[in-house]
Amino acid sequence: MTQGVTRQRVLVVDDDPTVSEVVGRYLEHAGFEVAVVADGRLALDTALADPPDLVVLDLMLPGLDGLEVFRQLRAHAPVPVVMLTALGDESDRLVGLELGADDYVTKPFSPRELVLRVQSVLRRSVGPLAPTQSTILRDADLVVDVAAHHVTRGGTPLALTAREYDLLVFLLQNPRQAFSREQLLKQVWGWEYADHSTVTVHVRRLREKVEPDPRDPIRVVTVFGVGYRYDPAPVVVSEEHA
Amino acid sequence: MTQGVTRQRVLVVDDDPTVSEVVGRYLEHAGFEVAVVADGRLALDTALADPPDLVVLDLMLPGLDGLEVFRQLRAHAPVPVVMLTALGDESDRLVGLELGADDYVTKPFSPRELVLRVQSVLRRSVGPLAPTQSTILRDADLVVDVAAHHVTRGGTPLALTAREYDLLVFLLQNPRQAFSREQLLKQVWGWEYADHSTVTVHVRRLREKVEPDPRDPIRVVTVFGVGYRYDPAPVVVSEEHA
DNA sequence: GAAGCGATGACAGCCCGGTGACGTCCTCAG
DNA sequence: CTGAGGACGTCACCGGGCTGTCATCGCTTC
Repeated sequence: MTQGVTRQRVLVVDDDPTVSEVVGRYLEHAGFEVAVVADGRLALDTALADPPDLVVLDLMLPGLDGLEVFRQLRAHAPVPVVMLTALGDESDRLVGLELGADDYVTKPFSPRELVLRVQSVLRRSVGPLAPTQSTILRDADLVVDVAAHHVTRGGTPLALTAREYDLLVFLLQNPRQAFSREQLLKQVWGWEYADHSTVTVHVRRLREKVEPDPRDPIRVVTVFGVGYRYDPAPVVVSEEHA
Repeated sequence: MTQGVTRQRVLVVDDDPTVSEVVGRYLEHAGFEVAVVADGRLALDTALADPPDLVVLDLMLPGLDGLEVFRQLRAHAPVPVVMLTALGDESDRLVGLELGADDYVTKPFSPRELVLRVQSVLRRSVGPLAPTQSTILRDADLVVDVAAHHVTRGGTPLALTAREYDLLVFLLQNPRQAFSREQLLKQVWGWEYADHSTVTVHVRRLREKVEPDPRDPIRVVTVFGVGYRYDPAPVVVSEEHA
């Protein structure tokens, strides 16, 4: 299906020709480039010489033990592994998972299921560090992960209370705009009329955690006679350091 | 029970009135709109005339064979199917999975388990959060084998109850995201409205088994004023030992 | 320099989450 | 069929931190 880009390569390690033939056919049909080896030693050589994108590994191998193959494989390359185990062989399976196998299939298995597992593992390993990036607000060293409700400054977590967090997020989402206390009460607190000092105090507490120097705020700035405004750090043009 | 969104609809196909009545009751209690038919032909007509969100299909049917019903169903609409199979009937099960069934439950089964499977399949297929349906979830020394319903921590098995397990799996599938108690009740319990303390207590019990120090949780973290969040262990950037 | 506005420190009420315990339902063994 | 054990949901209670308010002080602005 996805031509143009090089197809993903799968190494199948199994000594039973019947199994490897069927599995290979299914995987190829699913668009993978498949190599098959029947021996543990050979599997290691092949995989280390030119690491595939994923290894399907039978744990019951002649000669070199499947678990040992797995161990050495992982010691040299972080290649995803799907194990094939006998139905009753719980111990091997557990050891494999503990060692970091990504999935397993018990024999007898349906080839289709194996393909699904392989695809699932590959899909997963592509971007574990790429969650939803749209939920991140950022200003200089200040990072707000909206989905996680988590704030860090210079990498270290900030313990903001719920209100402080709401206030910060609102201001970050509307930078460079001055808001009156009434507006903030309305937008952040959802109140129609209330004591203005509430806002004042919360701004102070927020500053204590967010400002480099709370006595001289540069982010949450006071607009005298009006209210408050968030000033993002100026974008540094990297060339001009003369 | 009057929510803005229409409830999800499940069609139960089983010729045994005892089974369908119990199953129907449980599903309704879980917030589904349930229709029951006892006959394969009728099931097809009903499902094709007005496709439900999911079909619970007994493979042992009088008249039209369950597998045949499944085949024709899938030929016309991509509706998720959970199969009911006899315990020993491995061949049917395999064929069903081969054809693309989403899950199966073997008789005799607990209605509760069936409901969980149904919710799981629906969550997987249409859920706002599309969890990667991997069978292995992992965070540091914590390994969850979803297929086997088996959890280990540092290699030793953990005795989690069903709810604890569901909760853990959901959180693991959606790490770094804060969920309110309402959301968790909806996603994990399948309830629309219920006592929030239910979540609180289950979180506590889960922590006792999953946290290194339950008094100071580092995995299932409380987000004050919001809810809970799963924090995976920080990814250790392995040094490229070239 | 005066007036007004914002910053500060302190405090009391209260909301929220944690805890222990209990009753019910389900499951399973005998 | 029955009794024991466990899982689950609910509740009352507690402790702590969050929150809103106020009086006072300091600073901005004209």
